[in-house]
Amino acid sequence: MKIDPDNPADLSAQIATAIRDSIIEGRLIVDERLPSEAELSELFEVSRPTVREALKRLAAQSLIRTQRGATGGAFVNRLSYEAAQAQQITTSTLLLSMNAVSFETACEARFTLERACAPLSAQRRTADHLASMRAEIHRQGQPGLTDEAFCASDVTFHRALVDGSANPVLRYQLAGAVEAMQPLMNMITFTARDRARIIQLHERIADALEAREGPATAAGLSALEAETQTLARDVFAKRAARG
Amino acid sequence: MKIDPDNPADLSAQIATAIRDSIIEGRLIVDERLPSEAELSELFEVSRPTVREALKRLAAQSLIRTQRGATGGAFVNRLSYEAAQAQQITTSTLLLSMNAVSFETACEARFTLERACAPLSAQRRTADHLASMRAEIHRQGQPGLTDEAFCASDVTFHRALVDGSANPVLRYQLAGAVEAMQPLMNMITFTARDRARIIQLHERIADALEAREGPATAAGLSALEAETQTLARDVFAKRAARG
DNA sequence: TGCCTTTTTAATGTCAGACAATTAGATTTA
DNA sequence: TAAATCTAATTGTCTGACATTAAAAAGGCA
Repeated sequence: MKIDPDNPADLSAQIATAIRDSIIEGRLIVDERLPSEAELSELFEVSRPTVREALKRLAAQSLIRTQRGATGGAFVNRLSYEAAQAQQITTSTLLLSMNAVSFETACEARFTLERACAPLSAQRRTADHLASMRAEIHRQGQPGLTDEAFCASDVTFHRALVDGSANPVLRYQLAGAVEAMQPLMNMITFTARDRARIIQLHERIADALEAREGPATAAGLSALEAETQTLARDVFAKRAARG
Repeated sequence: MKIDPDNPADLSAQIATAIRDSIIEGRLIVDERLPSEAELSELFEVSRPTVREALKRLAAQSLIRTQRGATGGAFVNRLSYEAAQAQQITTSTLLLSMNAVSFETACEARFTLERACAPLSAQRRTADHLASMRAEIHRQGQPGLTDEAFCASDVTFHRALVDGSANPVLRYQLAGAVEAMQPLMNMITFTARDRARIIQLHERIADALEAREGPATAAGLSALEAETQTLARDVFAKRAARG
């Protein structure tokens, strides 16, 4: 493997980088066992706690997993779609919540990406996808639903739409865009009339998908985007007016 | 903050999760200083090395930064677009390289997402974006260019297209899709004729953007996708035939 | 007083050595 | 042969110490 220049900073970060590079460049392959912590500390000429800090950094990125016991150790992880998606969602959520991204920008990005799925989903969606969407639409119409539950159902609806594209890479990429909007959506209070309009648009989208009409699906999404943007503008304007 | 049940596994992971949740849910805000390692070890009733492992996990996700010195400590990081993008690219690259994702699937996802940018880019692209794209097209035509350099230029071209949409969230989301394809593209050898066809399509896309025609841009991307898929199929078929 | 230098101090970074917990494999025993 | 036990390797955690860093406090001097 690699060595470390002794001069600058953060040995554990350097070691983590060296190992990460080995994984990315294929010198360490999936399920291969790394040397034990004791061996690594000899190899890099640092103490075991330092090596451990480096390994924890890699574990935080799901690059390795560790097992205890006689044949244990650190193993190169196969990055699963689930793990990648979870990371993607966390990163996107934090990015949106900590960077004062305008609702408008985030919303535009989300719907732009979803529209991209429309043709594929119209072509490939199964009956299951459609059933999920219809079920969520029904839930959204039930009285007594909290705003948060309404938003959560909205996310599920849109994830079903994305899943319909039957492309796992696309699905992974869009998970962040769809999920990260939820905290922003939760800042909005939906009147009964607002919900009715949204549900109507959801039905329009589901109908288009049922008919396997990509352009109509995209048009429905555009209408929903316009509706959402108007809603958000009103809410924020009122809030600003009240002080 | 939170506490840990003593039973299960990996104290440092539990502590990292507790702190991460505090950040995500807003109990810790940007630039706020966390308690010192000594204080955290008292708070969670663990030793300092364990606390440190937890902090390194968070640092690996750019959630915190640490400073040495008298007023030093761990501070909640503002997740920048750059940092988020870098993570996104690393994750996407690993996902594609370790999961035997078919070229076809990855390519479809990438072009689907890029087509989504087409209308926005056609509307908002500046002269700078167009100039970057023209410059890359010119570079791609130069003789003696290695396949790797050709692919790198291709990535730059497409990033300029995405940047033209002038939506930082979209840009961040697509960085992974565009960059992560590069290792897969590098597996292809491009004949002079292949390159000529790709350059021609790049010109078609740039022309469409110059004329601010969204649909034409999308059509150009679709043609490029078809070309790329055909190329890859041929290369892999030949490789399979040779054994 | 006001500015420069030195000292103090609080924090992270690193180390060494130890013990606990876990688990696979080897050994022993019924 | 099969079950129970022992052994060894490895990660997880703790204690205590020292090194390094950087800001604030203290001191000295014009």
